[in-house]
Amino acid sequence: MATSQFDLDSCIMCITSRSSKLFASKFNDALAPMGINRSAWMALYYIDQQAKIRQRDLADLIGITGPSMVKIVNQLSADDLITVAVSAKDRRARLLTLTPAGEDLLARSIPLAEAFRQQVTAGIPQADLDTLDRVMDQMMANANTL
Amino acid sequence: MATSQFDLDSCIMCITSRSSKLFASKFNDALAPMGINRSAWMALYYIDQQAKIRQRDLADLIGITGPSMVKIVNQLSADDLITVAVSAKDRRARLLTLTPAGEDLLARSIPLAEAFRQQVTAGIPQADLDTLDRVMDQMMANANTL
DNA sequence: AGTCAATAGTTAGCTAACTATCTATTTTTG
DNA sequence: CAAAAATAGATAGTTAGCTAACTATTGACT
Repeated sequence: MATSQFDLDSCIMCITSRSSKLFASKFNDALAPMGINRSAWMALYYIDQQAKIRQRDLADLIGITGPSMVKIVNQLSADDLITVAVSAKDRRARLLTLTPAGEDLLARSIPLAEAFRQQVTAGIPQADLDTLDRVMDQMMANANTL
Repeated sequence: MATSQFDLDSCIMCITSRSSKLFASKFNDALAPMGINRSAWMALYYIDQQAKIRQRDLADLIGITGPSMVKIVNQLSADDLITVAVSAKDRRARLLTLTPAGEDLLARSIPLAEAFRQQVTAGIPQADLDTLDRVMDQMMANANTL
């Protein structure tokens, strides 16, 4: 029949679904030599940006739920890449900090992430990248009102 | 330390990861009244566009793997929304077609999908949406060379 | 001070995708 | 034409995320 007026191929939901799957997969591949995966790497990155970050705040930064964060924190801790300390001010909270091994791993992997970013955005004018950022922000804000 | 020069927040990998999660979730919510989820709906959409589509080609259109497609096809068939027929020309292949019930469900849900699209893109100039499409295509092409 | 609501993190179990591997069939090639 | 390679789909098991429900702790309001 093909009766519909709706164009699914150009729907933002499909575009982001495919691209995020692709980018996540390729970024994982890029990090593979470091023996770490994408979400663990993002955690290291944000803990480096803000030492003694709360587990909850880290989950918010990465954009995953609390329970999803638990597994990642446990693994990073088991691998001695981070330390986990109970906050003195709020004993519910766990404060995360990089170990020297974590700092080292992150430092060695930053060039891989930067190379990934450059390769993916190759040949695209900065103005277009800015437009993309702005439009995505607007669409996410719109979606959040639904 | 915060030593890195790399800005993860503005990395396309993170932006698409968060947005695709959000859009998929909201689109699922939008379809919930129809008793169908996002991937099943996408399958119905493409089968409507092309009757007697092969299962393999449908998976490629949706952007999922063969095994992921199997479950969706089985469920749609069990729900009598599609028929599955062995191809006469290639007995390995399964040809998918909408049943009247499938056509009906799709027709009733198209307005929901169109409303979703309009709400998410509200207030965004068409030129910016075009730029986004073009830039995403280019970045995906770039990523595929990695 | 005592109760009630909110917050941080955990656990258990679910979902929707994935990879690896299998069978059946078709196509290619020596 | 027979053997080998490729393709379509199915099955089994894995993964990374999720929600719901729980404990421990804190803050707010009588």
